[in-house]
Amino acid sequence: MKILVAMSGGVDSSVAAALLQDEGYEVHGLTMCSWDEQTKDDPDWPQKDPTVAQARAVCDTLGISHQVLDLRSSFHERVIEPFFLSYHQGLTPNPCVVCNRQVKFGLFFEAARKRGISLLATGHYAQLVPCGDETELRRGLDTRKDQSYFLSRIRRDVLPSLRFPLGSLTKDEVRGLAQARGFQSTTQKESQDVCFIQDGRYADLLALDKRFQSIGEGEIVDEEGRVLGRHRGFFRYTIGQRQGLGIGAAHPLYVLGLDPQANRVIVGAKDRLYAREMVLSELNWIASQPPLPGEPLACKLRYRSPQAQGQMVEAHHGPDGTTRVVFRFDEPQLAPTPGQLAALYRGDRVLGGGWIVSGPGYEWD
RNA sequence: UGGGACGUGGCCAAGUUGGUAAGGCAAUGGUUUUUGGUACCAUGUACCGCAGGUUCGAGUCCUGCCGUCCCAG
Repeated sequence: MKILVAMSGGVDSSVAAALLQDEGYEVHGLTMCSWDEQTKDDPDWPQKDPTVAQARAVCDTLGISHQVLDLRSSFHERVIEPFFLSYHQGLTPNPCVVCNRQVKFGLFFEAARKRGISLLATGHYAQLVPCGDETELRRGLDTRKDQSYFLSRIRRDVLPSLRFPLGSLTKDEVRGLAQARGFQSTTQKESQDVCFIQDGRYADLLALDKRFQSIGEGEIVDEEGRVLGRHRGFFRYTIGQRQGLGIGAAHPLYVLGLDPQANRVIVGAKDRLYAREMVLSELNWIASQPPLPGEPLACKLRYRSPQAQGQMVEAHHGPDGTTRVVFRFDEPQLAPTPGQLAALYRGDRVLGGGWIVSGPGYEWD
């Protein structure tokens, strides 16, 4: 049986490919060449890209085929441009989540189909469990490494065609397998932060865009409007942020909100960051049966933060299959941030994920 | 300029009955990490407003000056 593996050249995808091969699959490697400010205009870049070269080397070692998918323009259109727009509106985007839905489990899946391959695998730490006539997405066994949060917005209909060979392994086990197979990449650094941001701050990338160049300094104010200091552009800050404000005070100050229109950053004490409820939009359900309001659920507000218990108190299901909900936490949570992802779980099972619309202090009545 | 208070590293701020100066915030570096952020760890500069004096020794006592603030007016 044929299966396409998204190869990054790193440890995880390499081991994933090897494991599938052991299982008897006919493995085909595919690596995407994604957008980069420096190389976006080089027509030959896909052949020079060191990431691609590394992936190819792994495939050669395994004796499997390897192809490159030049997704530079579509990656820019589907991931980077929305990323820019989001920051421009004073939101804090999560490009990796968008990429997973749009690219890794969108364009990659189409690429597989075009090649006559119906299965797609990646090196994600998450588990897929057939259950009746649907496939459940569950947390990875290695709770320290579980990446199901990032997958909560992929399309439900692709789940049956996916395989996550690393879902039931720990990172240490994967490292061991990589070493045993002679994948030298163990010495390399793991997947970087946002792949299209070389080694700096995201704000430096934004600052290259003319839409952000017109945004200069602005005021840092408290909740009463008192000016406490100045900042270098609201898009450089996010809710919950403490570092970088440059204001000496009796107690640490955190960003409570952003005002793009006035180019102002609102700050205050940490206790002002807690929210008892939040509003989620465009909720994407992985589960065929969305949970009902009042059902006890777990929620992750960010990749590495413990799950928070709570429940939906109101849900509006739209015709497009997405939902807008009000979610109430059992205990107030720190800094739900507009633009960020909230993933909902029932136990280890991912039910879906939606974008956070409301900020700290939101109270629904 | 009649009465009162204060002036300590970028900011806030401790400093016993005088023995060469806490802490917090900010900043910087690091750890963690497929988003942003958080958290955690580690760092630094003080002629203690200025000038004199008392003392073996003063941020800590005395005098003068400068500056800020408050109350009176």
